[in-house]
Amino acid sequence: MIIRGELAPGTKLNERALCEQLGISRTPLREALKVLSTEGLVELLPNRGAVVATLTEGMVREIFTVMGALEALAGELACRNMTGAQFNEIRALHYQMLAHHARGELEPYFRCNQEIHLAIVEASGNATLAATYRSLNAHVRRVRYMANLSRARWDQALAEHERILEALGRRDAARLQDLLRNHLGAKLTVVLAALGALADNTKETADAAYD
Amino acid sequence: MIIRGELAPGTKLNERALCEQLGISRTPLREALKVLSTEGLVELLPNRGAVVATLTEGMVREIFTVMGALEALAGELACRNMTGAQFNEIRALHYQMLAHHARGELEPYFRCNQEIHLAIVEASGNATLAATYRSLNAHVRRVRYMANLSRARWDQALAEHERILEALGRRDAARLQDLLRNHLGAKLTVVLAALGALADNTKETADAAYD
DNA sequence: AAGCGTATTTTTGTATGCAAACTGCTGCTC
DNA sequence: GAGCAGCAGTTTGCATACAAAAATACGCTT
Repeated sequence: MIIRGELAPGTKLNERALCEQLGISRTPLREALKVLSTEGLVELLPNRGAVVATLTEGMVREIFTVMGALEALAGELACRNMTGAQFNEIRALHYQMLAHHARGELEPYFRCNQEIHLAIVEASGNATLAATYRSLNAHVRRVRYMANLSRARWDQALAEHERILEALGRRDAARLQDLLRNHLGAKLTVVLAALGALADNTKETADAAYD
Repeated sequence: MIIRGELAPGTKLNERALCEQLGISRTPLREALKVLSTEGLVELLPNRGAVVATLTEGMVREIFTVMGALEALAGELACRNMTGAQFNEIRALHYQMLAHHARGELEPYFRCNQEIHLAIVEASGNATLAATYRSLNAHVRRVRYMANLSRARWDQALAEHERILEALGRRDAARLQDLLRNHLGAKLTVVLAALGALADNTKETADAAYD
């Protein structure tokens, strides 16, 4: 619910209310909240309950910086360890993504895009790396999805993916690292813009509440 | 208890027994186990309880690979963002470590060593990076401590730290990354040796049990 | 005697209940 | 009129109790 944006950042989570909504009792809910807090999706204030973690611009920058290093490493390892089947699957996902782009289907495109990045990370053959990447990704997925990118940026992102796939196919680790880093950097710009717009929006609604 | 080695890998964790030992009830214990499982220190088998996660050689290699990338990134960022006070603290820790080495105090040396690496990572100014590093470190800390290094390796490790401190002082990011990577690689070798010895030991005791 | 099915026991998963802590409100004091 | 103390209501934290699942032990069959 947090990732899907149904729970706005900063929302205070009432245990009893959530229990009713989910149809479970407080014990498993509390266990889940503890887990979410270690994953950074909620903040647990002692004796004061849980709130949905807020994503500041600084934190998004931090997370992308770490994810950049992890993707670069994954790219390098994937060039060494990737099986033919894994590469084929990545290529298949790529073409599927192209189809979604051609049809202008934004949400399926995002999902495909995510799967490609995850597939590259998994192709590294390093499960720890994949798990770490996935955990960080969970933090920013919610802003990623709301990134309403322009047509120009969308086309550019696809061009980047084209080059990424090519470097991956040639097992060109150095180039792949470069491409992945630049791609993620561009993504950061888009996400930060979306985050800024979101902040303005909530500010507006907050302002409106005072009218 | 897991990190301190009091609970051997593979040990099945009986909830009721642990509750008595810790003087708490099952609810908070279970919440803790859930958290530990997301951190990878215990494995949670549905309807079959928790076991202390085992550390195979492959997993240690994986973790060190990721930690290497994170330390390299941290070094680069630290060169850019580190404050004078932070560098002074790292230098102070370094000299303290030298003292422990001179006196042959192994355990305080390890602690100091850990603190230096953590301090470098924190000096990056990236809290996400620090948290991620810390989480991975928790996995291997237990084998790190049991690494009974030789005098020769110990001396060499100190020489490496000397060069790391120097590069950090000169804010030489490229060199620092190299040094950190090599340092961690050497550490991996030592840790794997310790892990192998441990595996042999447990195998021995297991064999002995059959006599 | 070995293997399988069933019954018992143990263990996990969830729900509920109670005590401590916090929130916010009323009323009192200055 | 402002500010603080105390109290009611709510919410969290923990302990316990019960139900479902797994492990174990036993007896039965072959």
